[in-house]
Amino acid sequence: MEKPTRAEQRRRSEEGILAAARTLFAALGYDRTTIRAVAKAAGVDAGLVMHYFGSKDELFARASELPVAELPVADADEMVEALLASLATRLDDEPVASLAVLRSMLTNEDAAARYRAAGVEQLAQISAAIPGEDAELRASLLGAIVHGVIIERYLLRLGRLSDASPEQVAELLRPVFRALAAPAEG
Amino acid sequence: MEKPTRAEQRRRSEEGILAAARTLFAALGYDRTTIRAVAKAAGVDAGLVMHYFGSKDELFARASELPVAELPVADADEMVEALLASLATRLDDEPVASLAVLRSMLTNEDAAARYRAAGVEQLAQISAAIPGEDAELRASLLGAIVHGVIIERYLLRLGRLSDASPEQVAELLRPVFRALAAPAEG
DNA sequence: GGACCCGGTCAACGTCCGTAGAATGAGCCA
DNA sequence: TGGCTCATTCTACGGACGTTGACCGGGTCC
Repeated sequence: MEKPTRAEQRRRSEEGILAAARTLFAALGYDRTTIRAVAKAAGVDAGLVMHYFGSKDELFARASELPVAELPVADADEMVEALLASLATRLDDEPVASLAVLRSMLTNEDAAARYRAAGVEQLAQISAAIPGEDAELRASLLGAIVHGVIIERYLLRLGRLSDASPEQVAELLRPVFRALAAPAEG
Repeated sequence: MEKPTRAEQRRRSEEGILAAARTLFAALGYDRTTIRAVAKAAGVDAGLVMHYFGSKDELFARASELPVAELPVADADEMVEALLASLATRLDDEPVASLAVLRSMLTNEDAAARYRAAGVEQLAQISAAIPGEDAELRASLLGAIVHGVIIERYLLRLGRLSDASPEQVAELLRPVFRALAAPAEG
């Protein structure tokens, strides 16, 4: 048993708290997740969470930081493929971080605002890659579909989407995305 | 000023409470909506809400009863049109009831269960109308898209979807829905 | 080795919640 | 009119929450 240095110990505690927070925020959403529950799950005292993160809001902010996936800005076809690949990844890859934000933003205005900031950027990338004057609206629809699929699969769990393979879903969505990425006829 | 009969007064109070509850549940979700706030919005005492509805859960159940939209079971094309019409209606028609459920079901397990019960029925209608062996999965995707669009428009409010006309959205989604309602090639 | 720093705990606060139950007072029926 | 019913209010309880500040004890540095 080597004893960890103090700084190391602190890092471990912070990490543990963040991991517990992510899990709970994803499972319960912002409101139902309590600092006390996070602390218990991380095996520390609730006061420590406050000590490190200052407030519940701050903790949520830190726990739900997610890297903005960079979509290669290219032509419509490549963008569709990139979007499908990104969706497939999010569908089987550990979706905890996405879920924490998605679930919370629907009831917490701060979460919504933070997500919106990241979302508009990605939306701009998408709409830049597709032609047509209503490109922005069609990009929004693409985003809405991605969100809808994730929400349906993990949060609502209504139909077969919950146990379909990501590849199968991507396969079915390819013509859909292509239809939206193509300019309107006429 | 004629004075209302006692039964009439009661009916008005219940109605007012339910209306206030619907509005607040839609705006805030289940957790952030308090019985006290509902009572204040309805201009009555919190105790009265309990007296009439028994519990917050019961109140939510009553406030979020929504009629199951009957989709005419027909061929794929008609189903697509019915789905588009239903979506357009939900997009500009008062979306309060839908939002109360959608927003709450993501954090409240009871709401989720109740919605699921209604949802599987509708999903079955959809998948019955479209051919192919993966009809159920494609029906799920159709449902996911509908939810995604509503959530994006009213809850996330990310992109252009918030101010697009329901007709325009329906127009853009028609080829999408058709692509999903058609059987997979091969 | 002694002073300091800091990770961590503990107990407490003020608030707000869902809920219960007693009290009030006006409408209804004999 | 008198008694009953019932819509409505008031007050209070117990619990959970976010947050605070005092406190403890072992690393860390001179």
